[in-house]
Amino acid sequence: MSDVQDTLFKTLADPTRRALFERLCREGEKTVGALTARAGVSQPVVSKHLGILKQAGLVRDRHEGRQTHYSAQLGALAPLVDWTSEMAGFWQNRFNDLEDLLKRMDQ
Amino acid sequence: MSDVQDTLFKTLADPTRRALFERLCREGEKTVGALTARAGVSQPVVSKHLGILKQAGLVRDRHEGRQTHYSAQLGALAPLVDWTSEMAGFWQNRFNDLEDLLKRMDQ
DNA sequence: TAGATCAATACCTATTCAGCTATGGATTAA
DNA sequence: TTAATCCATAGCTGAATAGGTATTGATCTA
Repeated sequence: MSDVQDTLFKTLADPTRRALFERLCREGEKTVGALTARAGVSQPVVSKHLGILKQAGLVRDRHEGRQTHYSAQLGALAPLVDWTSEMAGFWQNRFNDLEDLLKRMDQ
Repeated sequence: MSDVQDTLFKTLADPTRRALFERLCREGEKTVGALTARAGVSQPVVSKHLGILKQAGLVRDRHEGRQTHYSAQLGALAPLVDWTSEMAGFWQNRFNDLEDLLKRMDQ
């Protein structure tokens, strides 16, 4: 139900948007122009995706004259890591429960 | 560019579908009927989502008489964990590079 | 065998959204 | 000041898809 994870998954589900985020992670801060150059889509599309990434907390922007620099905010991925850990945890618990059951049955 | 991650993100981006997967992680194997009872959507919709989850490798099905049992396949989350680790790795490397730079500047 | 139940498929509809072009606002350069 | 550049916004269109109902196939039960 957590809206945070919903936003993260939805935001990262788009390949173009995920590619932009990946580039910012790999190469660090970039201007919209630099990102557009290799994005394969038009500048307005890049701006729109960056806006969505920003709303999700995955990037931050810094204005410098007429250009805007974007950079990745890796901390925003935490809820995603938490979610996968939680799922793995449930799995593990059920496995432990099964082990306990088998142990009791063994006695 | 990896198509695997694309499939995973897209599959888990839908709240209804993610909720189904979460329930299978929490509560273990369930029939379609049991899942439908609390899914908030119709049975055909549940079946469709389960089909998509299956195609993504996130669940497996087991037929028993006229009912189908679904269970979570947690291993399928691995590429997602890998991806986040990779992003965190790039971040870390850039941080190290910065440290190195500052160190060199300091001399 | 006839009826009932379970799950999947077919088909349709409405909504969402990624992409485009055109444009505006703001800054820099000539 | 005028022209050019950078980015964001507005408006539009087409494609993808989540949801519904109707139906079929398969299995169990009376």
